[in-house]
Amino acid sequence: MNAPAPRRTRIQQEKRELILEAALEVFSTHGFRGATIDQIAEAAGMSKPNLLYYFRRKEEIHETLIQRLLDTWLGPLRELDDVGDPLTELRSYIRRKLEMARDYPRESRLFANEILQGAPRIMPLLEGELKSLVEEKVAIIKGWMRAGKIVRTDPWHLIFSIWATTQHYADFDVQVRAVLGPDLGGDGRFEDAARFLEQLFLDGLKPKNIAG
Amino acid sequence: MNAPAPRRTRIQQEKRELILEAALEVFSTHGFRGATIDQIAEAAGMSKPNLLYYFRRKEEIHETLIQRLLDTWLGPLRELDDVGDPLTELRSYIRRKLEMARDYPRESRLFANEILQGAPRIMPLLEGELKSLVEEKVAIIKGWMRAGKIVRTDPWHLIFSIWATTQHYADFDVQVRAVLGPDLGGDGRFEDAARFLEQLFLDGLKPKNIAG
DNA sequence: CAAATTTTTGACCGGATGGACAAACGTTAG
DNA sequence: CTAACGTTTGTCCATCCGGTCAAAAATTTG
Repeated sequence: MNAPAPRRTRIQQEKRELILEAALEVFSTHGFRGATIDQIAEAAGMSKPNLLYYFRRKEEIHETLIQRLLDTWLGPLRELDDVGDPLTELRSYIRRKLEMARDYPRESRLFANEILQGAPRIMPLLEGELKSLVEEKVAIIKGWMRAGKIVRTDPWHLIFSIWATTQHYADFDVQVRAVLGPDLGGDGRFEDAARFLEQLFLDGLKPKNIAG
Repeated sequence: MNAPAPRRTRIQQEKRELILEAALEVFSTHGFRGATIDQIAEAAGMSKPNLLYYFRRKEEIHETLIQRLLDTWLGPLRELDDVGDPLTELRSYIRRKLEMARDYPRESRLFANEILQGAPRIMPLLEGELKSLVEEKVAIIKGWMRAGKIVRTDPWHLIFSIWATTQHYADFDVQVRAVLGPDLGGDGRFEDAARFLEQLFLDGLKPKNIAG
């Protein structure tokens, strides 16, 4: 079904990476429509026709970025499994998500942009791969609840709230920094957030028959 | 400093409302750059030059929308005060925010779009009005913590997480619905979310020396 | 080195888009 | 009724933007 594995020269590899890096920067701040090929080309240090030699259409760049993004994006959730202690599993999931918001904010914003506009390009993926992945994890979480290892609550909305709170620090970064001001909004803000989220979720999820 | 109060005919009032309503729809789904005057004009049932008779520039429409939005948007936070019971106050704040996500998702997305793109048009407001409003409320929350009425935690990130979790249901609505599927993702999803968030925040915030 | 291949560029095209403008049309007040 | 004012529209323009193309420049291959 896929295109035959395209043979690529060294230059093609490098230039394509350069373009994708530049495009990530531009798309994530201006959205798909807001970004222009010229902008991306300039950010990548090449001319527009040159860029179009490596990617024939603007959409092709965007598609490639989105596909890559989703692979890494769902990594942390995939790793959530039921072998370890539930609270430890959830803690490290929250950590990893927050680290991704810190280390890959552009990817997060690219994704947010896509969803905000109705997910026109990735709807099938949301309804397919993502949905079934979440269902799988929901089953695990439900198991923990049945076993009394975490408090009973809605597993779907638990996952949503973890997504929301962690991605907030990437997507709404300017707002977070503006509100916190120069000192609180410095590099330490992610550690503060990590501490807070851990307290919020883990204390909230601890089974009530066990003293805090 | 402001423009002298513009006198407006009845028709101007009505048509301007019509345009703003249409523009909210278009801007919130396509972003500022992605939206075209033609689209807005068509959605408002008038010709492009006609629309430009009421708003001279595309930016003027957007600005007006953003200004209106912010007034109502910060309403719930403004109402948070320290006269009532802390947990009740927080509960109703979360409720109100979630209701706004449900009833005004386009406004939420418009705001999200703006922030995602670096808040170019509202940066001063974030650093001014919003920042000081949050500081005021943080002081209230800190008072509650000192009085032992809620558990000690980071008040700034508490506010951020309430924003994040509630707005998520507006901004990421397509994703939420796609993941939940037709039955869980139906009209009941906001009630499920409300129940979950209440449990998450209020149980998590309850002082620990009082049995759950 | 020379031929073959890949990469880069300048010039160009067509359509979309924000906006201007004057003329036509409608409304209202005297 | 008519003059003044408010509203609507068709037409037009300049710019931007995605994308093409042929030819020049650079690189690889034999």
